[in-house]
Amino acid sequence: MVKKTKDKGAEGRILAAARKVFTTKGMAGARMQDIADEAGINKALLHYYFRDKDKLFETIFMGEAQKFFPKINAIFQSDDPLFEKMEKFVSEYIEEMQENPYLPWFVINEVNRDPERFMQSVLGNDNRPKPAKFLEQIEKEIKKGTIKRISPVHLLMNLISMTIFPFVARPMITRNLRMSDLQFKQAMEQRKKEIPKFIIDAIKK
Amino acid sequence: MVKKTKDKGAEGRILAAARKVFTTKGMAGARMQDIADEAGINKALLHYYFRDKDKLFETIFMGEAQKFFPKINAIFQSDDPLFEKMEKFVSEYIEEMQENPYLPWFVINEVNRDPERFMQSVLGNDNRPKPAKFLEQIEKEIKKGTIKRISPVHLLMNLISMTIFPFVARPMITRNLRMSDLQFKQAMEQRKKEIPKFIIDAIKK
DNA sequence: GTCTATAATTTGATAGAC
DNA sequence: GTCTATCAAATTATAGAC
Repeated sequence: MVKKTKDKGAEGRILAAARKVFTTKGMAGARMQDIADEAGINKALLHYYFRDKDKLFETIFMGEAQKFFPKINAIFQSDDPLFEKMEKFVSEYIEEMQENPYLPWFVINEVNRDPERFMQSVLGNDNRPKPAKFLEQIEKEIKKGTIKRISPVHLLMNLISMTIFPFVARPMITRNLRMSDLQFKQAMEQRKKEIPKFIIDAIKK
Repeated sequence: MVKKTKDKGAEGRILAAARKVFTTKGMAGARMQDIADEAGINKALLHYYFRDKDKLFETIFMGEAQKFFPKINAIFQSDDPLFEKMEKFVSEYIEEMQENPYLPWFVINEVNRDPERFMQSVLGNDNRPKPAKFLEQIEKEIKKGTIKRISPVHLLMNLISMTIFPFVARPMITRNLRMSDLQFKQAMEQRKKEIPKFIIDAIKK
């Protein structure tokens, strides 16, 4: 894709190209030349707009992390009832990943590479997930007797795992289960309802 | 860690060092110099024993993939009852990842990078997971009326996701839930029982 | 702002002594 | 087998013309 999409200016095209390359290959695997080619410009211009590779990466990473975390928080901190909250979490999260399938892989990957920098850049800006309220809500429901006794932390892990993991391991899953891209997409669409149903069946009294 | 652990010969130390570096940084992020330092030898010797970086990587990847996949298969293809099978899967898998926490991240990562090579090197050797029998088993139980109607594929995804995902996203989870390494380890130990219980509650009639 | 040409640095790989 | 020294290739970054 060397064609210049004249819609955007050079800076915009660079950002779009850098996002594509970084999010698919990661920081270590990305090449400045790849980004320049993808944007339809030359390497020098990359350095003109963004000082060096690290600055460019930082810009992209911040943007993607913003998509990944604040969405969780808005749901966790809302005043919705527990089950409604979980439904929203699954549904909105899968929707986001249907549009940006690379998102969880990219963010998790880079966080694994350097958890420290992650804290400063993402957590510092008050975008960190705050699961406390959600965990308390689970405990309340247990005390009210509406759901079975279950460790809130494990329930949270189950919820997040079932929602995100298929997107992280997508190539492995589609290959081993012989699924086409379309079939995968449809399966993920089904999971918006399957996961909440599964959880409700597991914990509701 | 420049110290030469005289236990092994040079080749053994190289393999151990390469394993550590590749599995934590990935192929793209790994440096031959890092591996040499870790092994307490110099770069030239790496090329003496293993022609080039790619050959060395291939050796490591094959070994790790063998740990990751055949284990699943042995369980999937056994004649154990459904619930027993799921319990074994969770338990043995978590046990493996407690010892090699990097394993799922590494394998998934490299498979994502190049799904084609993955097919040849791992799937070719008859080590590919064969979930067919497991999926049929679920359908039989549904027909017998012992478990609720549920899509076998979604049940399988749920099982795998809940088991593996916490290890893939470990740094993110421990940070956001304020867990120490020990607490994480203990939580994973608990999940050997929590996950099967969760699933049984969800699908048993 | 955008380009070409080139420098500087990093990294993988080899030559040759011991 | 193992090392030091060095090369070659890849990759990031800059200089300077337009």
